[in-house]
Amino acid sequence: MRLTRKKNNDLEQEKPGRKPAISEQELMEAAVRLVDSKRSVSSLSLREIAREAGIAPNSFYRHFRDVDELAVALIDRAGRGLRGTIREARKRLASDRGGVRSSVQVFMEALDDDQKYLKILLREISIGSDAFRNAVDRELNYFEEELNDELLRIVEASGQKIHKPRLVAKAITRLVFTLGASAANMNLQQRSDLTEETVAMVQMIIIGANAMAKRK
Amino acid sequence: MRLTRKKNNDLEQEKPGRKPAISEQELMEAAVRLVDSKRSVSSLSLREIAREAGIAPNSFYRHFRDVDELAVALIDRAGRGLRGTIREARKRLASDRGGVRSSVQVFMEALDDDQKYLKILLREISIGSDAFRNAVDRELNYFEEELNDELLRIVEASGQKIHKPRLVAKAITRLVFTLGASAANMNLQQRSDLTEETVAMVQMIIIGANAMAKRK
DNA sequence: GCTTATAATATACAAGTGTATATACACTTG
DNA sequence: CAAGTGTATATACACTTGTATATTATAAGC
Repeated sequence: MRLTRKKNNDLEQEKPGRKPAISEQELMEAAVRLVDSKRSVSSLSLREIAREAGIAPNSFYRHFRDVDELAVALIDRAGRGLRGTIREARKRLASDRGGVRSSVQVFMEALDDDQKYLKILLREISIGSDAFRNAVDRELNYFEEELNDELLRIVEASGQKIHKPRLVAKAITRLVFTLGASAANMNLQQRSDLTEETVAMVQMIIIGANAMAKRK
Repeated sequence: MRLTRKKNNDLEQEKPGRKPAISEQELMEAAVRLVDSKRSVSSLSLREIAREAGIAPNSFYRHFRDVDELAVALIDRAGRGLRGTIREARKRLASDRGGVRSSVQVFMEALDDDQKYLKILLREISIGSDAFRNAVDRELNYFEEELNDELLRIVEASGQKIHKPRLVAKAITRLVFTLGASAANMNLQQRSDLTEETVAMVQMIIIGANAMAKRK
């Protein structure tokens, strides 16, 4: 198999054989289209997804070993989107005033964009195959670590102290993800209320960790 | 249908017709036996459950309309067990020292007893039918309210103040349930570590809410 | 234009599903 | 004991599922 660089500067394959009628991308999108409030990714059947994508059932195998593998790909995709969100949230967190609110808002808004991917990640945290749960865990840990870094940075810069920053990061992460998941089927007003609640909760944790550091 | 009091003092029904070969209880237990780390209640088929319970598939209908209805019954059952746990946790929370740790411990220990019911509740918070999610929500709210009452009681008794106790209760509830869910597949050591982490997080929230109350 | 590699499809099958219908069973009541 | 009634089962049907096998379609290389 030879690789050549085409005029559009994309790396394309020059190999014999019929071209794929569909990409993994499109197959994943077909699966996403089938997911709603009552159906989880792991409950989709291979044939359903193939039908939605407009291909023969067996063609599915050309792209993924089974539905679980597709589900993991979906989570990875969600993770990539999430990283952009995290980067933005970090920036805002570092800003002097209202950093927490602004960061939480970025996260909640990402639920609307990102084509359902993030919603799926949040919703299926606890179910699915081992591979699936591991994929979700990876993203959670990534989030947690980024938050931890940022907390350390802020603390150092401001000369303040903080008690067990690692735990603070974990508590905030779990809380924000859990509340985010419950926001999936909310209207605008409810979601905005939830955002305010989340902000207050995060502040409690941070202030608490601060007070505990001073205390001892 | 007439009701008579039998010699054993149990209220029994005296009605014509064959006696049920199995109770709803037993059917639920059969379903629980089939649930493990890779299989959720909602993924069980009616026939599987009937097979495990040793009855004909159609007999299932005499007890539940469908698997979803059985799942809701399971959650209600888990809720009943949970209430005992909450009562015990409240007692410990009210005790003068180490109340938080002791309460969290009660909760985590309940995960072992209670015949998987609580685990099932925790694990399937986000999935299943609407009826199922509503059932889980009921229990979460109950937990939250109990915690709120207890917080108010403690605050009043100690003369301290607390910022937005309702939010504190919600934050703690979500956090404890989320972390509890992730404890489902842990060994003893890991779970004990997690318990300590949870305790520290809950303390952060409470101390934070305290500090915020003083501040303004 | 022939070969070769790859992808997509068609057909088929065994296994499993929910449930409709009919029948057998066990129990109370008269 | 016969009638009535609630329960359990047996059989059957139409449907879906995952996937094995064989075939066809399309592209690139020589």
